[in-house]
Amino acid sequence: MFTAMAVITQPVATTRNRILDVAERLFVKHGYDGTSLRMITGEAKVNLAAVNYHFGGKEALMEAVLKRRLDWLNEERMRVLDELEASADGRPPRPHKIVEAFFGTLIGMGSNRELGGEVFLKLIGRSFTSPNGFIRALLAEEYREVVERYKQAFINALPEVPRQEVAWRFQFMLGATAYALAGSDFLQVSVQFDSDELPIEQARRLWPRLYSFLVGGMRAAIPEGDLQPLGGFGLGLSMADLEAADLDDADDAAVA
Amino acid sequence: MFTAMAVITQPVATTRNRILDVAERLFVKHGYDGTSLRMITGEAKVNLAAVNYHFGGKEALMEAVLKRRLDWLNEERMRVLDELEASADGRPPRPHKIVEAFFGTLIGMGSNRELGGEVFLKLIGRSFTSPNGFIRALLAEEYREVVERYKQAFINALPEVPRQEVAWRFQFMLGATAYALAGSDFLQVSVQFDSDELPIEQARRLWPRLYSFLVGGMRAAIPEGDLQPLGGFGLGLSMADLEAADLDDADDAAVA
DNA sequence: GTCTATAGACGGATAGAC
DNA sequence: GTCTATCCGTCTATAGAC
Repeated sequence: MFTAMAVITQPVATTRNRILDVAERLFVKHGYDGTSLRMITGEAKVNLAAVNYHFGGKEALMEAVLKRRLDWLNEERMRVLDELEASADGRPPRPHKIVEAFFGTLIGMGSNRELGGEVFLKLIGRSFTSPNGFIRALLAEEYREVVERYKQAFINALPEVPRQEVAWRFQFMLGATAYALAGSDFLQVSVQFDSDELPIEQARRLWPRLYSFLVGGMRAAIPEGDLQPLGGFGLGLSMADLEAADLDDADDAAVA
Repeated sequence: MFTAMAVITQPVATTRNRILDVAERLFVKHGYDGTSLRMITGEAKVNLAAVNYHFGGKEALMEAVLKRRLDWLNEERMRVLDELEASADGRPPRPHKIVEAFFGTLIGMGSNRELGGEVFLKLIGRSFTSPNGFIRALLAEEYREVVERYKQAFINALPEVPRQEVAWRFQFMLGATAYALAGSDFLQVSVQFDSDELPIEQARRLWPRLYSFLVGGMRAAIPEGDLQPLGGFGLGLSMADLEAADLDDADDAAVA
């Protein structure tokens, strides 16, 4: 179905690459601020000064860690959408195929060590909400083109959904995905990845469920404009707000 | 419809409370690791030693910041679900009402200064994926009861959805919500909160859209078991490579 | 490219006066 | 409860030998 696959270059275990690999893992485990260069160089068995020699500093190292994966990911996403649109001769691709192209490409990386595997998935899942401005700025820049293109594809595929709503839903899809990847533990009483389970098995369990949730959300009924959260806006301040909070049913979501 | 509202106590500007307020804001802005006690006590105009006197240390301060809001939130969620179930005399409440009870209660806090407003929403949105184990452990403990109860409510409300799938979807809903609240900037080309806009106006724009997305995802078609991401599991790799896939280190998080 | 050594700033925590 | 002063560890970054 999809023919050409972007070439994956076999990495060499140079000092530079060893630093990148260890940094990626430790940035996930302890966060950017919680990881020192000494932790990285110690575990990678390279000299402390090597980070500054090869990358120029800690921030530049983080940039290199992220770009190594994101350049590949977003080029692949562009390529997959190209193929999807080419194979549909003129008609817009179906929404669930676009979801698959954008998020499936990411999840697929989780099963592949050369592409960062589940370590990278956790890193990207957490980076969007990093308190460090330079990380968010880098992601904004790296994602700008591909998000704009996919957003347009969704708009074409969902003529009945207002443009603005598509953008919101894209954001919600990204959030649901990022959190699933970032791997919060607190729900794991029920949704538990067996820690001895291979990453490929984890992806196999996650992907169909996430996919169906995203497609369901993307196709949901258009929201009413004046729906209020429980207790109203300004919770606890006015009883008048409470009266309006009780709205009724949306219809059932479509299935395909 | 909903009668009693939990009482909101007017906070006094004691040293202790000033520390909590400033710490909440700075932990959001710079993250836990990126915020020093000197930054907090400086801005709160209290002595550096006051944090250790009143809370015992930095970690204990973070715990106090989170508990101040979460105790109220999760008690309110319990109360709202009580009322919802009482008003349905015997039948399970409809799924969208449960979504409203759980997530609407949270969003409502964003419009209320006394409850932390949008600052707390950002804090909680980011805390679930904190690299600091003690923060995730605290959240797991604070959410355990209320998540268990709401999960059961969803299971009762959605007899056609297998129990296990309900847990996954709960996790996805939490993710979509947390990210929307954490306020990643990178999609803001299209989904933009005017920074001069009042928090209450931001909530008014977010909530109906998030609500409809969550309900749509919750009611989606049941996923197929063998769906594969684009490129399959093990994107671009041979089977031999896949079998070599490795496991990551044991997590240092203590989950009760 | 790799290494040692160190500069120079900042971190959390605490002892003890008031 | 509040304050000053300080301990002691860690941080990033760099100078300079090899």
